[in-house]
Amino acid sequence: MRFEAITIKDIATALGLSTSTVSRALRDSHEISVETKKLVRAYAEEHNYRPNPIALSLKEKRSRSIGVVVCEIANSFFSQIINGIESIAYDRGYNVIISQSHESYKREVIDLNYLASRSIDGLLISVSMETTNFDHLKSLHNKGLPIVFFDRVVDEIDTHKVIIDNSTGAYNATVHLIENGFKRIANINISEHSFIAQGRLSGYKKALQDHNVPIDEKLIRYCEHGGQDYAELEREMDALFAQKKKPDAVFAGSDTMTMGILRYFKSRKMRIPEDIALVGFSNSENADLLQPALTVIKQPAFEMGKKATELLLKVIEAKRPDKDFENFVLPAELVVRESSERKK
Amino acid sequence: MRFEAITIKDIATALGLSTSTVSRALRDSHEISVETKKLVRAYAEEHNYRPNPIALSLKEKRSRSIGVVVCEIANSFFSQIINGIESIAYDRGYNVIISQSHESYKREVIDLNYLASRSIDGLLISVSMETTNFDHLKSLHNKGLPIVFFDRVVDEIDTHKVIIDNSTGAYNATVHLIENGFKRIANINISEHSFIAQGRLSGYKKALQDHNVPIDEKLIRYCEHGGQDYAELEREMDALFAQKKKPDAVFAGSDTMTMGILRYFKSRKMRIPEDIALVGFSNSENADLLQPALTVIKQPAFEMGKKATELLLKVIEAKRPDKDFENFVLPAELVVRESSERKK
DNA sequence: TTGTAGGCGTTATCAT
DNA sequence: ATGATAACGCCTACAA
Repeated sequence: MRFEAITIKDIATALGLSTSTVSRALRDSHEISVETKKLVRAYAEEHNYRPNPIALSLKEKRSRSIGVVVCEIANSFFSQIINGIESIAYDRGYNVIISQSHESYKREVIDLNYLASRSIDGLLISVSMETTNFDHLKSLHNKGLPIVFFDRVVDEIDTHKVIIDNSTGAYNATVHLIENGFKRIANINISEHSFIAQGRLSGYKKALQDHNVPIDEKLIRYCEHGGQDYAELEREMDALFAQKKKPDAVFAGSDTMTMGILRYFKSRKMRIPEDIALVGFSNSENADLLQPALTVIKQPAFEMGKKATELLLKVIEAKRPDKDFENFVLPAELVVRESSERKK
Repeated sequence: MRFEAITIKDIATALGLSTSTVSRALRDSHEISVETKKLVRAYAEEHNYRPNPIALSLKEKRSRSIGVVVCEIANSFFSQIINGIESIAYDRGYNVIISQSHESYKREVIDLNYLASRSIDGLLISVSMETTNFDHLKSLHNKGLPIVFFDRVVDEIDTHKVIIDNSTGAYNATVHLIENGFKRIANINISEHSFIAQGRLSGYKKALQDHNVPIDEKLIRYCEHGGQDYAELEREMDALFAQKKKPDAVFAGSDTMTMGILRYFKSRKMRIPEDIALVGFSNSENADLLQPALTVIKQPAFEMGKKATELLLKVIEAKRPDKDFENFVLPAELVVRESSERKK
C-alpha cells in the first residue's frame, strides 16, 4: 500500500521501540518478549501494516513473482493455461506477470528483457511461432533463471518441460477420420520447424501408415504464422484445393487455424462434412455451437498451467540446483461432433 | 536482470569513479564531463547494464506498473481490452499486472490488496458482477491511488470512466429486431444492479416505446452471475419460456449469456431465427462461424483499453491533482447476421 | 567536475 | 530481550 503506507519505522517510533525489535516481533522471533510481540502485533493490525514487497525484493533479490510469456491471451488454450498457472501461484504466494509475444520474435525478446529486469524469480514460457533462435532464453537460463517450458518447448535447453502428447492426439484424430471413411486427409500445420508441428505430423503419418492409407506430401502444408495471418492460411488452402486430387478431410494443427479453415470453407460455400470434413486442435469453449459443431482435439490446458507452475516453483525454491528434469506429457482428448461425421 | 546483474557500484569500481558520478553520467547530467560520460556509457553498454527497477521503485515510491482487474481474461471482450491497455502502457514504459476476479467480490478484494501492496502506480478496473459494496475501492482512491474505471464503472467514485454507450447499443439491436418483424422481444440481462444492465435495459425499453411495442416486464430477466453460471441462465430461460405468451426474440446482455442462450436453444432444438431470434452483446471473433451466424452488438474493446490507459497515465503523471474527470463514451456497433433474419 | 552521505523499507549481524 | 548498524541499488542534496 504505497499511499500513506505505514512502515516498520512508524511502528517503532510510535511504540518507542527499535525497528529491529518491531521487525522481529512481526516475524514472531523467539527472542522477543511475549508482551512486546502482543503490543507490536496489535498496533500493526490496527494500522493495517503490510510489509513493503518492493523493499523485500530489493533485500532478498527475489520478487515472489513469476513471468509468463504466451503468444496471445485471447486464445482459449492459453487463457486456460494462465488460469491454471494462477491457481497454483496465488496459493503459494507468487504474483504472475503476463506478457504476450503476439507470435513475434522481437516482441518476445523485449518481453523477456522486461521480465528479467523486474527480477522475476522464474519464467514460464511457450515460445512464439517466429522464434527459431533461442539465445535470449539460453542466456537467461545460463544466468540461473529458473525456466519451465510448456506446450511450445525448446529442446536445446535443459529444464522441465510440460507438453501435450501431440503425436497421439493427431494419431487419434486421423484414425477417427479414416474410420469414418475419409481417404484423402490433408494436414494443415503450424510452422514446420516447431516441435509441436513435428509431433502432430508424426501422429498423422503413423495413423495413415497403420491403416494403409498412402501418405501424400501434397496434402501436408504449413503456415509459418500458425493461422494468425488469415491471408497466409488462405494461400495455403487455395494451393491445397487447386490440386487435381482434392482432399476430402482436413486435420488442422491449431485453434486459430481450425477457425480460419472453417471460415475458409464457409466463404467458399463448401459443406462440412459433406464436401469436406474438418477436425482440428482447439480449446474453444464454443466449438459445439459452431456450424457445424466441430470435432476437436482438446488439450488439458488448465492442468498444463498447474503442472508447469508446480515444476517451476520446485526449481525456484530448491535449496540446490537439481539436474534431473521432468518432461511431463499430458494427453489430448478427441471430442467427436458433426464436422467429421461418417461419409455416406 | 537479477542474475549476476551489474550495478552502478560495479561500474564505479571498475572505472575508479564514484557511484554518483556513474549515476549522473548514465542520466546524461550536464555536470559530468563528456569524456567521463563516454567512458561510463561505453562500459555500461558493453556490460549490458540495466538499472534495477526494484531499487528505483523503492526510491521513487512508484513502480512504473499499473494494475488491471477484470473478471476473466478468457473473455474476448476483456482480452481485447487488455491488448489495448498493453499497447499504450508498453509505449509509455509501464508494466501491466493483470488480475482476474472471476466475478467474485472476495477475489476482487484480494486482488486489490495484492496490487496495492505491489506499489502499482495506478489501477484500471472493471468491477466484478458480485460487487455491490465499493469500500475497498473508495479506500484506495481516498489514499490517492489513481483509478480509471472501464466498462463496469462505479458511479459513486469520482474519477475518469470509459464506458460503452450501452443504451444506444441496446436501442439499435432492439429496433433492428422490431424492424425485422419481431414483436415479443425478451431481454436477458446481467445483474440488475449493474450500471451496464441499466443502460442496456433503458435502450431496450426506449426502442419498444418509440415503435409502440408494449413493454412486458415478464419478458425482462436478470442473471446475477451474468451467464457464467449456466444453471442460473437455464433457470431464467426456462421461466421465460414457461409463460403463455412466449417471446419470439431474445436480446442478450453479455457475451457469456449470448453463448449460453444459443446453447440453450440448441439443446431444446429450437430453430434460430425461425422459432426464436437472437441478438446479443458479444466480442467473439467467431460469431460469424456459429450456427446460426450471430447478430451481435460489438464493442470497441481495444479502443476502450487504450483510452482508459491514456486517462490513467494522465492522472499518474499529472503534476497536480486534476478534479476534472472525463466520462468517455464509446459507441457499440450492430453487426447483422442470420440469427435475427426477417420474420417471414 | 566529481565525491560523500543519507535514505527509500526491510532484515541479518553484531552488539548491549 | 532489545538496539544499532550495515546492506540491497539507486538517486540527489550538499561538499569539495
